[in-house]
Amino acid sequence: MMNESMEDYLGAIYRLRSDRETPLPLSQLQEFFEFSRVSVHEMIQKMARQELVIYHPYYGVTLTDTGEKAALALLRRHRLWERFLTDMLAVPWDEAHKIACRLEHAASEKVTERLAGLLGEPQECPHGGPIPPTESLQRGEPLNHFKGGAECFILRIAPERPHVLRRLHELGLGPGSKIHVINQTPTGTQVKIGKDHQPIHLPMEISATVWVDTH
Amino acid sequence: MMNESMEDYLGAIYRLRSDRETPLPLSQLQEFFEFSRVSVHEMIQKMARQELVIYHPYYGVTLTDTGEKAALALLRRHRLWERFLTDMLAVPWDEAHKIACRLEHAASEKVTERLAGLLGEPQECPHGGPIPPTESLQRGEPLNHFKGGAECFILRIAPERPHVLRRLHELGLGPGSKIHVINQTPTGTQVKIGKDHQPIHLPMEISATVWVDTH
DNA sequence: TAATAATGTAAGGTATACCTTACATCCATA
DNA sequence: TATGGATGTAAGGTATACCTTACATTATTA
Repeated sequence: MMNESMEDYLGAIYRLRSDRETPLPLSQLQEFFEFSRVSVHEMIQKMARQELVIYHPYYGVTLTDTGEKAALALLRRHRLWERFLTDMLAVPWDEAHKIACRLEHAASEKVTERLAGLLGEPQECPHGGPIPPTESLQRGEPLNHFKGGAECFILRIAPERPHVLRRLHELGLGPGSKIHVINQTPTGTQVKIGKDHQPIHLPMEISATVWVDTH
Repeated sequence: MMNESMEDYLGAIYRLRSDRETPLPLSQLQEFFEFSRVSVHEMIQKMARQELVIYHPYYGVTLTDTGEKAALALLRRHRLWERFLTDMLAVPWDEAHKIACRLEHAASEKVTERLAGLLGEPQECPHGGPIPPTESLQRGEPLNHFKGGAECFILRIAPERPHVLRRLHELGLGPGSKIHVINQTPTGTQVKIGKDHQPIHLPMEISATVWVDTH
């Protein structure tokens, strides 16, 4: 009924959507997976038939209750494995994500819960993302929406894409990093970071995936 | 180049073969996987083309050096995950095997070695099988070949099949268990176990997969 | 409102890994 | 040495998940 491909779609839909109600355009999934429009469309139809998603043609997909539950369980597994990899095996946080993408498909409910116990029921993954079932308590907003004040802190990086992670790593940015926001531009966000006085332009691609808050 | 199916075949060939030289008949693989003759044949041809195995028509397959190396790496991953599951997550040893079958495909060399470190470089899996690269130091022989004396001890169970594990579990047998061998029969082995005075007949299927030694 | 861009979908193709049926070949042994 | 059982293999089929090309429909905007 449910296989790895479908789980990957579920996870992507959950992470890429802006909120619970607004449908996620298929074009976003297409870009995320780098699959063709046709392939994404086929898979979404299939998932709609299985009542994991509701498909609104020309608008996008939303998760059904079943779909959301499955996505949350998946995300929990994913983030617990990330914690295991970083905390117990000292794998760098940007690598842990990729490995967890494979492990998340290969662990039963029981194993997952025992893993959570072993790790001391952690509340956050190494990227700062909440570990479900507490996703609803989510704080912050994407950096490209931040209008609050000049200063904010990175809460988490989502969704995690290899080149975004690499770039953030180069910039020395991660959960907890302080960012001084100068202004929003149509192509991204002007910021100052660390001890640099030179402003840096973070392209939308990055700016939209870094979740920040004022504290 | 190498995917999960092929890894499963490599693992099966490594575990089912009696020794390094004697080819493993394809019928054994067919029976193990419960695949059709044609499917097994196709896959073996493919693996032969990739020089993972040498195929001797009408006799069977042997692993090439490359194939054996890959099989050993796989077995190491498998058994380390088993140890992790039993030692750190308290998963019963007969369940651990099944879960490890999925995890073994999803761990890089690096993660595997860190896992080995975390577990304290264990030398044996929970079933008593040596964790490669020390497989060469393998002791014992299958119970159905045991002619030594009346008494022997279970070293390990190999290859692990669900119903064999279940049956052994029912009998209270595992690595270290003492077995009193009465005699070998064409269909299996007559034994006495535990405090029972009544002899029990272990069918060949089980008798051939339990490795024993006198100490 | 007409043109353009985005999205949907039909048709047909690829690769993987399985299947069945049918027939060919080899090996052991009676 | 003839034969039956085991093994090989050709032909064609299924399902999954991807692909491209081509054309249809809808939404946006100029």
